[in-house]
Formats: sequence, structure tokens, C-alpha cells
Amino acid sequence: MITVKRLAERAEVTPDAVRHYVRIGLLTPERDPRNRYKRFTDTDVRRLRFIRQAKSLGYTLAEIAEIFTHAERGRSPCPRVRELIGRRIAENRKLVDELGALQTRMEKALDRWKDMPDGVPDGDSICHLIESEGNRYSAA
Amino acid sequence: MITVKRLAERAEVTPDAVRHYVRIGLLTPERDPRNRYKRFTDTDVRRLRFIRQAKSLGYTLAEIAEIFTHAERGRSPCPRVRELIGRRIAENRKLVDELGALQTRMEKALDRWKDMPDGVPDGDSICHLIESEGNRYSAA
DNA sequence: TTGCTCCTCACGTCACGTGAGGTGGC
DNA sequence: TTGCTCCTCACGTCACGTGAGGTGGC
Repeated sequence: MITVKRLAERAEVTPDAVRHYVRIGLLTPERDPRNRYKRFTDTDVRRLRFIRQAKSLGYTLAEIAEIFTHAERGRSPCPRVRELIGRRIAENRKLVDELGALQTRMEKALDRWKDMPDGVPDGDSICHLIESEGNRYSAA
Repeated sequence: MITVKRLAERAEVTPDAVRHYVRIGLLTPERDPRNRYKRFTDTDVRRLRFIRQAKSLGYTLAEIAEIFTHAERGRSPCPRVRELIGRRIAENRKLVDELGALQTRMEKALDRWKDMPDGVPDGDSICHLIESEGNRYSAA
């Protein structure tokens, strides 16, 4: 019998992740009537591996749920899958750019601070290091 | 008198952000006894601009709160500020690397899918596009 | 009276992780 | 009896955004 832990092992995820997927309806195991234990099948192993694979390609759990719904209704999820990854590629590119800009800001700040002493707050200043980076910022 | 909206304008943040900072104690305005309106001061304008600046350098609100506490107790927050940015630089580098790897996975997948047809689910397969990327994944 | 701004809850976001408190199986 | 695993809540995470429902100021 495939329990939570055994399923988790077979798909290389944590048991808590499995419980989470059950909670949100991505997996719908039957229950052992005697003790309410979840009973998974080989189909669940395949579904869980699919979840893991889809996540590694940037799909959210809500999107994966949508894919499952398509497939269960006998409709091809492929067009939607292509559409979603296209968006995610654009979104992620933007995010990587922003985090790259953040990285540059942080590294430049740390470098400039190397030549500056620590200061004691004096009512006019909270932390002169951070304040000295003023007018250099863009949105966080 | 500086109200929520006026303060928000002066520091170029949203009124909701101001309310959030009050909720978590980063700003502690007095209240107009007649109507409970928040009354901010020029010091709050400086504090809010500091928050914005610190956020743009990667500091979290919890860390900014810590910096304020140091400063209010007359202790220099600078050593902590240097320490935190060092960590954040390392964390962010890792994150950028991971998102870069995700970007590569997504782009390669989309490229390979260009030559593949959409499929209809057949019980053995949920979405062959995603499944075809199997054994290529690393952790998400 | 009409707008505009103000107020306080309180929930939603994303994908789990982490107790708390209790029970089945070898 | 001892471990180990199982169960179900329900909260915490991060920084707000978004209603809902109601009130003050020009």
C-alpha cells in the first residue's frame, strides 16, 4: 500500500508537500476506512512526478490543476501549456533583470561603504551608509 | 498636517504601504483625538524615505525595524547593516542563478516543443510536452 | 449634497513548513 | 513498550492590495 511517506519517496518530494497537494485537491487519494489513512495508487505516483516536472518548468500549482482538469475532460492541455510557459518566460526575464539590478546596487553600495566609517545616530541620521546611497534608487 | 495620503506622496509610496508600516510599528504617528486620523511629522517623512531606500538595497521590513531600534537606542546600526547586505548579496546571487537556470529550462523546452504536435490525453499521458522534458529537471 | 479622504477589520497571495495533540502498526 | 508513521487543525511566511462598511472635511 502506498502511504504518504512512500509516495513522497517515490517522487522525491517531502511528505508535507504530498499532504499539501491533497489539501488543495491536486491529489485525491481514497481513505482506509479503518484509520482514515490516505491510500495512493500508481497513478498518483505518475501525477506527483508530473507535478514535480511541471513545477521545475515554472508552472504554478494552480496552473497544474488546470492542466489536470483539461486532461481529465479529454481535452488537450498542450495549447494552454505553451501559452503559459511563454508568459512565464517573459515574467521571469523581467524578474531576473530586476534582481540583477538589485545585485548591482547592493554590490556597489557595499564597495562604497568599505571606505566609510560606522556612524553614531544623531537625530538627523538613522544610518548614514544607507542614506548615502540616496537618489540612486529605483523601485524595489 | 500630514495625513496618510500626503505622507505617501512625499515619499513616493502608496497610502496602503503607509498603513501597513503603521500596522507593523515601523511608523508610530499620533492620533487626532477628534477623529483618530493619523498625524505624521517631518521625522516620519525622513523615516519613510529611509524605509524606501533600505528596501531598494534589499533590506526586509523586519531588518529595517531592527535598524530603527538600534538607532533609537543610540547604538550604531552600521555594523549590522554591513553584515546584512553581505548575506543578502550571497542569497540574491544564488536566487539569480536559480532563476537563470529556470529561464534556460523554459526556453529550451519551448524551443523543443516547436517541432512537437499537441497531443490528446490517453490515460498514459497527461501532457506529453511536459513529460518529454523528464529527467532533465533539477529542483524547483 | 457631492467627492475625496480617512478609519478599522480581515482576508488573499504562494507553496509549503511547523508545531500541537492524538492515534494506528510492527 | 518503543519507535515510527499516520491523522487533522491552524498558524506563520513577505509586503502589501483589496474589499467591506462606516465616518470626517471642504
